Amino acid sequence: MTNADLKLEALADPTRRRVFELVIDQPLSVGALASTLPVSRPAVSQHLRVLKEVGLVTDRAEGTRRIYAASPSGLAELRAYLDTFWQRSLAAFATAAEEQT
Amino acid sequence: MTNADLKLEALADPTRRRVFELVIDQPLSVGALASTLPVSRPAVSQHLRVLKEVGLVTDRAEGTRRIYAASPSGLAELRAYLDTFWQRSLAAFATAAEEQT
DNA sequence: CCTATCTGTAAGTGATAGCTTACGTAAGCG
DNA sequence: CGCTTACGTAAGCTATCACTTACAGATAGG
Repeated sequence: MTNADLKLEALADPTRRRVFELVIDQPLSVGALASTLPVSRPAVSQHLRVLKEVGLVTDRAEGTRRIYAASPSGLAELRAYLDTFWQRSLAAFATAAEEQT
Repeated sequence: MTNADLKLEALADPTRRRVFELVIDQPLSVGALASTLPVSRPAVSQHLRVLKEVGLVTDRAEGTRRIYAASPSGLAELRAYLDTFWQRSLAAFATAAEEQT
């Protein structure tokens, strides 16, 4: 149960995934995110908390508002995690091909 | 809402992810999977149905039992999906670097 | 200061999802 | 043919989770 597991589970929710996609392209405030989404502002705030806990986003204060941005390193961990699946899949496939002959 | 979304959501559940990991290394029957996991056999069967629906596993009949195997192509789709996130993340980072100067 | 803006948190609610037990079905074996 | 093995499905229960409204805290501005 690595930390990448939590990242994957965090991106499972559709609206939370949309939040993440939005902050990928450009850092945004909570209110700006909420105005684009079909949910209330507290809901967005809760999603951002989850994304921050698993290390997919970072936040900085800017006056009264908080700017959230995607974390490339966090996303890299998830990518690496899925790559282990991919490599194992290829290894099993190669083994099966040998036994076939 | 592509099909890769469903793959990601399918792997969000811990036990379903364990099922998938098991069939990655080697094709297994439902009973063999259930004996290794802390859940009942019907539970495993339901997980396999979801994994099959989203295209992460394939199944073949072998006598009375069904053998499930991971689908490399299905996993490739999920990888490609995450790569779009990754590339967008890099693009945004490059843009921010330019504006910085 | 006083107010307005922006945000996080608490509490409560409705729906979804994973699990179990019970049942029905198809394929091998004596 | 019974009988066993292996599996899928239906029904029901429980817990989790995403959402809402209401409230509290912090910062800028007149």
